[in-house]
Amino acid sequence: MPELPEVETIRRGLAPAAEGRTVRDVRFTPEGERLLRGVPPNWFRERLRCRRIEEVGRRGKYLLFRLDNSDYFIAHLRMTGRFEVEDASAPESNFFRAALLLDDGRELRWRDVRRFGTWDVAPNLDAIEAKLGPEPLEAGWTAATLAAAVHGRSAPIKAILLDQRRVAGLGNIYVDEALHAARVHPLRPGASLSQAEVERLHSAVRAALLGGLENFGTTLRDFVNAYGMEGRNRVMLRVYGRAGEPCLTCATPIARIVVGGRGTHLCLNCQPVPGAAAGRAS
DNA sequence: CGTTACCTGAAA
DNA sequence: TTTCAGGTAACG
Repeated sequence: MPELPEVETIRRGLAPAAEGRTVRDVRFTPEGERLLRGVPPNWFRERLRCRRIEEVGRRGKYLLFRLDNSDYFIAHLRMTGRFEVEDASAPESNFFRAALLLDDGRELRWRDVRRFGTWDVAPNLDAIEAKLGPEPLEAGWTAATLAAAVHGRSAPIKAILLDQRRVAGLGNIYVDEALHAARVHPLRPGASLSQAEVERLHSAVRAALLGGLENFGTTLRDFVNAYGMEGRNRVMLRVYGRAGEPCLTCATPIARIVVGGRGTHLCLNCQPVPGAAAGRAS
């Protein structure tokens, strides 16, 4: 479900409701305990109970709640996770799995149809940092950073962009959109991209993410923000989910292929197939 | 490096 | 009935 713009949209909604609040308790439904991946619910509960939430942050697609003892509560929504602020007296919706009870009578409620999401508590962010590359919207992520990430790689450029260790926060939608905007075929080997293509792709990735943020995320089926509101970036999508519809640039029908096991949307005219690509970095 | 599993519901 | 889903980890 959520990629960087969606997770950041949720973070922006959660922060004002959560920062400065103290966690009174944590509760789980029986299925909700699976969030913890084997960690005993009581252990987890004691790590959070009576802790004040100092700051709600984000790294890649992780939500990071810094606590007043400097521990972090770390959540990942995976495919269908939701995090919403609700009054404790509000009825629980379908697929409710767990909640943090706050000291103002509100709750941070977690819903997750497919139950892939994860919750964790850790004394620092070392484990998170170890599996994440740079933040693509920070100034440190430049065309040179991207050039280094593709250097010598035979993997498809789409797989490289989806690899969170190369760059953090991209997912299937924004990668397809960025590759189309940059006119790069998703199956192009990383090392085959020219300098100009790397520069276009770098700009396109940032533009796609910034656009998603401006529109409060992309809702295809599940995504809502911390208050249940859908994002409105879907109408901006130029390839994702548009298979068979005309390319908005050249009217060629948008194609759907599979890359790395993921549905992939592209324009075969705007994004020439690998064999026909010009430019080669050896 | 590519493929599969993890889950469940919605849509085709 | 079958296919598909915005993510990741664990396979071979």
